[in-house]
Amino acid sequence: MINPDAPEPVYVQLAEIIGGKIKAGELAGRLASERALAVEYGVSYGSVRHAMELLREQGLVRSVHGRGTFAVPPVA
Amino acid sequence: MINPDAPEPVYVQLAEIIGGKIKAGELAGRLASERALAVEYGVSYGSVRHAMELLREQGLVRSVHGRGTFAVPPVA
DNA sequence: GCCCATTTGTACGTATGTATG
DNA sequence: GCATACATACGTACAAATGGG
Repeated sequence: MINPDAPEPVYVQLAEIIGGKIKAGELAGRLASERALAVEYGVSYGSVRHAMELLREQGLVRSVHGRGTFAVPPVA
Repeated sequence: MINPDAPEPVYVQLAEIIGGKIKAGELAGRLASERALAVEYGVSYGSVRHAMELLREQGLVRSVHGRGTFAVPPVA
């Protein structure tokens, strides 16, 4: 899924994939841990962190220290 | 200047120091390179990158690929 | 109250890519 | 072509918060 050679940075691609799933309702509740996502998508922990930062800015996820990262349910 | 043991993260401290200098007019034009700043303040390249990201969000600096990072002059 | 596992947060260093001059 | 500088990506280590036993 992730293409390191694409013009779009890895962290942007990852944010789009995960963000798309959340918007499509395919992903809800708690996400896999950041390190687990790194393994799952074959990218580094730092890239996952960067992607999550984008998703937080977009209001699609909320991270809680010590608990995890959660998909924000749609308003309605 | 930077205290790694302070409750405030290193990258926040650095952003405050540099941002404060810009606001005070002590810093203008092109900043030292990110790697030079890392050496100057005794922090890692990543921490400088993170601090710069905060300053860009605050509109205090503007980075140009291949040229450098510049203090944004006050509006008036 | 205390340990322990899990998870996010911070910090570090390095390598490679890309744009500018 | 080369040097400089920002951008991306990787991996690692430790700190801090949470929750369960």
